[in-house]
Amino acid sequence: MHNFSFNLYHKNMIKAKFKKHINELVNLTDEEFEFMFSLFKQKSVKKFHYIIQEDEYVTKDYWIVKGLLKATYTDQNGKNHIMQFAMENWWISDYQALFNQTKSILNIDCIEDSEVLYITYNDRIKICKENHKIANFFRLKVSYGYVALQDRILTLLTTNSKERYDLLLKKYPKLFQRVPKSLIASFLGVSRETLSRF
Amino acid sequence: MHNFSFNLYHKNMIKAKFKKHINELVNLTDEEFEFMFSLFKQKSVKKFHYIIQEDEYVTKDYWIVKGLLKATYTDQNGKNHIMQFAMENWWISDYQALFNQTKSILNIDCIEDSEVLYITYNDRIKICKENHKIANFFRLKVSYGYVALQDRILTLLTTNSKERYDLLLKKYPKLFQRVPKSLIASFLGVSRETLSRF
DNA sequence: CGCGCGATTGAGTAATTTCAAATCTAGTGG
DNA sequence: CCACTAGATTTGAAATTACTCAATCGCGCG
Repeated sequence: MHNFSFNLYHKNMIKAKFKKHINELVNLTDEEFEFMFSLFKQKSVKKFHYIIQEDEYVTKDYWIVKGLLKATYTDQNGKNHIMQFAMENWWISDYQALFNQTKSILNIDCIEDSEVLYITYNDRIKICKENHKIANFFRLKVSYGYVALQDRILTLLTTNSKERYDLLLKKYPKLFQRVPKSLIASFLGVSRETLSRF
Repeated sequence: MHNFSFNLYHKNMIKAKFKKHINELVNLTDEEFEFMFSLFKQKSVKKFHYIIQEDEYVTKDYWIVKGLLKATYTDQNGKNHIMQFAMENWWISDYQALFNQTKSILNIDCIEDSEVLYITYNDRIKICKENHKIANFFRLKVSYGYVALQDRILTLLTTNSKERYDLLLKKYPKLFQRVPKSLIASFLGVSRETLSRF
């Protein structure tokens, strides 16, 4: 009983946090939000565990309540490259696989013990059809994602690795406290030895 | 009169081409297509002329009937980097600026004399609201754009410039006949001298 | 013919990688 | 509390890759 009420309390915290996140972009009524939230499920994922694995179909989009995850791509030589980090309030999935209903080329796993909410792609399509504001929310999210990727390409084209390091440090200082340097290197496209000389 | 009928003929060619393009992703009825097409305007743009300039608001999304354009970013040192090439059947704009209603950080100009169709962002929003299939068309386009950007990031992270050169040559052999090598270099993030040694 | 532009070549330099070894650090068991 | 270990980080030195600057080449066009 005690445990139950703790869980309920915890769940309400998450719900409030998620509501705040949604309302930053669109204004849902309480009913609309309840409907949206009802399609999300909650999951705890331990450090080192995967939520998406290469070569499997991707059916879910994840929102991070707490924790830190990474999406990585493994090249022909077996070397890992980080496509994305994701922490609190960020969304993560293999959108290439999710949008096209193909198999994932990425692995997504936890750098820290994490808690996530997730929605299936079918449910996401369903609520977008039913509610114009929610559709708008996801449309904006994809747009921002697009812009972030464009920005990263321009950074890769215009800067050397030291400059990229400084830019990232400036933009996400907290990340450097939470992730090993070797992962930062693999996000920036530099060897860890080079990065350690900065 | 002769001229008029030529233009009409030409316009119908374009319309048919555009219809084919749309129908590759969604099936619109004739009426729906007519409605969509009616919101597009046609424009001829000469080589070296700009359709989008840095620091100006972006209001239109362009579809290329014929020709070849490039979207470039100018860095602090005045060096140009190519964000995107776009040829027949491709869409181009500064989506960062368009989606966020901010000023453009890119310049988009013609590498060849070109013909484009364009729609204003407001009209695009309008038809997406009114027609679910058209909204779906643009949703898919953004998704594909997102995936293309992710793919480019992974290429930049995983390959050296020679490998990038070979990949691009394999993927878009025609581009190499239409574009000076120096622009290929600036797309790949390599100096033109290095590229010329491949 | 000669101009102009893009492409190539050469040589020196700078940035980055690679491989190997050394150092640091946090967690574990005695 | 200390020693030990595994993993992460740093450092060193050689090799590679790519850049820069300068000179040359090649070609189309007036």
